[in-house]
Amino acid sequence: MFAFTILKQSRKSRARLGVIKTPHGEIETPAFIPVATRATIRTLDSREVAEVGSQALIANTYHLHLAPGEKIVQKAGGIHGYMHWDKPLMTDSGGFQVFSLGFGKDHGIGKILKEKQEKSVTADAQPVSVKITEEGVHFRSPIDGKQHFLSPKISVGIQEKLGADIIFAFDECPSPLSNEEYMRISLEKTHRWARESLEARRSKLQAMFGIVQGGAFRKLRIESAKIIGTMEEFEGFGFGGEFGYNKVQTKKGLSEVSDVLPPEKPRHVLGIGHPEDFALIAASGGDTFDCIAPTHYARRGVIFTSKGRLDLRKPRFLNDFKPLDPACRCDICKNYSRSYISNLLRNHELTGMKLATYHNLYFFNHLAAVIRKRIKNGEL
RNA sequence: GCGUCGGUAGGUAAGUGGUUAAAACGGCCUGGCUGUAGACCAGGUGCCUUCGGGCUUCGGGGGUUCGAAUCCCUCCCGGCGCA
Repeated sequence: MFAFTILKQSRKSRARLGVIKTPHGEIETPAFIPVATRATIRTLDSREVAEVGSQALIANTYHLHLAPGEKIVQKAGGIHGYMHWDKPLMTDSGGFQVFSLGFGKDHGIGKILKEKQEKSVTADAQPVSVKITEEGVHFRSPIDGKQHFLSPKISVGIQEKLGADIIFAFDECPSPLSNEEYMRISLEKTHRWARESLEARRSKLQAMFGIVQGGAFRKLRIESAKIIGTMEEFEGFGFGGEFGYNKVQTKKGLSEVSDVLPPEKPRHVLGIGHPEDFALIAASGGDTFDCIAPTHYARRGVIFTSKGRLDLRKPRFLNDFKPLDPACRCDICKNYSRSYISNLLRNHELTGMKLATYHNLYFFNHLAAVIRKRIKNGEL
């Protein structure tokens, strides 16, 4: 069954060292959770994903519903059996796709803005390819135009068939461009959907996390944390949406939510986690967090190292025979040069993407281990 | 040697008498990417510029025409066919 144990609460910050127990093993926290949207870390097989130190993965309800469909995954023994991964798994509810395929696509933005921008999504606005109603969300696939509907009940039903250890309530991830009125209305919906998600649950074998929203509107976010935090059936919580357009605001926003939520339950920060965010997330009370950065960037030739990013597409790396990160102990850094991997990537060789993904994931997982050590040592 | 098809940006090429030559793809360059719209996206890519614009280019040369990358002649180069 599910349990969360706090081994040590930092006296310096909100950081805590912990262990999440699931039917598929334990997660030492704070932990980085790689994103396996379609039940795969692209370019790696499950053995390699474990090799680089991944403790758990997060897959996606929307994508697996579209293909191959939850029934097929269920027949294969759930995501665990289907992808041959025997460690803990989470599934995101599809709430992020409400944004990414909706306003995110329409406005060509991600959920985190770089600069403060004028709020341009007003209360009555609807995205082009997504229709958000009180009951749920109608998606229109940009690929074949097919309609797909997700509601709390449907999302939870799918997630139960997919069989992850931790599932998420269906929410609306609002655009960072939403004005306050939009956000208020969206929040009410997300809160109601949180209750409906709990009601839709037919088994407690899987833990369910409720998602706090509110965007960069401090009062709304704190209010959301209060409401979601008092829904006792949630075994943990997700921090959704954006927290502001810079690191200071993000840290403040995360901390304020942590302070409201019940301290004994785990907190997952959804979709934030560049290397420079790790300490900030932990210090703000985050226990787990996922981010596409290591895998997504790897395929585009961007390598994360202890000294920052390298863009291996740049031709200067063809004459650089050092390892990706001289301080890294992963198999890639032991055996291959920047030049080699750069040349593979520049020529679109799949192996280049694979080696980059392997290293990046190792680097992210290792960085989380360093964070745990720092909490243990009383440094964070 | 004869015949034939071709020669346009660093590549593959579209354009076959009349807007401003250069579509499209690829290459290259520069950016971007945080609960994955993907192995993606955006911009740039003849020269000069005082950022107003100016100049040069369709293998070379000549011609026809008001006007030629486009038609004609000739030379050069390449593919293919026949000797």
